[in-house]
Amino acid sequence: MRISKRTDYALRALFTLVDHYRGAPIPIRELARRNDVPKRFLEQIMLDLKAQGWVDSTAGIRGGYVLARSPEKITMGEVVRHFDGVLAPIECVSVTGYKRCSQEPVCRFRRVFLDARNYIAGVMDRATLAEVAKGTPVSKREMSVNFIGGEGI
Amino acid sequence: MRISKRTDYALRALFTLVDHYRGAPIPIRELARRNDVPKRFLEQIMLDLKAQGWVDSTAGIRGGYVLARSPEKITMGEVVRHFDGVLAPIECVSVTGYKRCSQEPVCRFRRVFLDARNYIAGVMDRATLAEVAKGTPVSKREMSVNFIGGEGI
DNA sequence: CTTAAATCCGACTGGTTATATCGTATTTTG
DNA sequence: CAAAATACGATATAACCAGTCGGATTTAAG
Repeated sequence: MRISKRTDYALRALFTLVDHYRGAPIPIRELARRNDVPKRFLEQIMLDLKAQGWVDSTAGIRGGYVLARSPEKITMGEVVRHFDGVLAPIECVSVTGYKRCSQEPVCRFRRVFLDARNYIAGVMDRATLAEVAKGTPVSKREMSVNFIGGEGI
Repeated sequence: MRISKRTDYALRALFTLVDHYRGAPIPIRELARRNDVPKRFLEQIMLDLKAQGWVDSTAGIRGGYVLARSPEKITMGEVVRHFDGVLAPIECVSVTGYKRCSQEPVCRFRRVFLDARNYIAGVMDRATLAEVAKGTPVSKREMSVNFIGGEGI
């Protein structure tokens, strides 16, 4: 039920790059510092993002990373799916990670997970880096509002 | 982003018990067979469910497990949260597993995960065993409908 | 042409979690 | 007393996660 640190860190770095889209390359050192991510770990992640074609790099002094595509062309869904494999809470309602379950013909709770999956997929696949970057951070006030009624999560 | 097998197996067993609510106890052997779950593993899980007060057991021959509470009084949210700790996709939007993140004041993608969390929590906490048990399995037809448009998950 | 600073690449580690399995003790009913 | 169930604790093991490290290569500036 949780995304990996890799995904978290990848998103942090990507949004920094969005803010500097078409600017000079930003070195890992800087990406790590600004986003509070271990530098050597981020190194791995950036390499991965590059292999996916989401970022480009230039080596050497004055080098660093830039976004390779327009921020409208990358979604959070793609990023999460790449690092964590699937978005679905359970394999039997996943497309990319579908695995048949012997109980499918009789399982009733599967419907609930399918509902969750569909919502998550919708939200994540509509969330382009461009759109999300335009938004504002969640305020403390908003958080308390959300959590009152306190189902807890 | 995924629930554990424990949760999956626990739910399978619970729904079987719902179907036999107020009937004779059902032994693990039978619960395991019907739900296609490893018996020795299910043993552990049932013990855990008992400790939570969701099921009761009677030992000895003719023994087994029964639901301890009315199926309206147990939600899928409770079960998932118990076994997997949290429902939230990331700690910074979790109540039960909240951990402050240094980027909160500036993070923009947090809002997306908060949205997902709120939906998941809503769905899961409204899903009582009684309600869900009344429903029907997801048909193949429904699945294809859902997956056309094919964001994949 | 040297050097500083960056990316690139692959290996490695240490810890945790997921998914069980096993042996045996205890309880209950016929 | 025997059969069949739960109860309990230990063990296994494989995968995965988060992070570190050493060193090779590339580039720009002086």
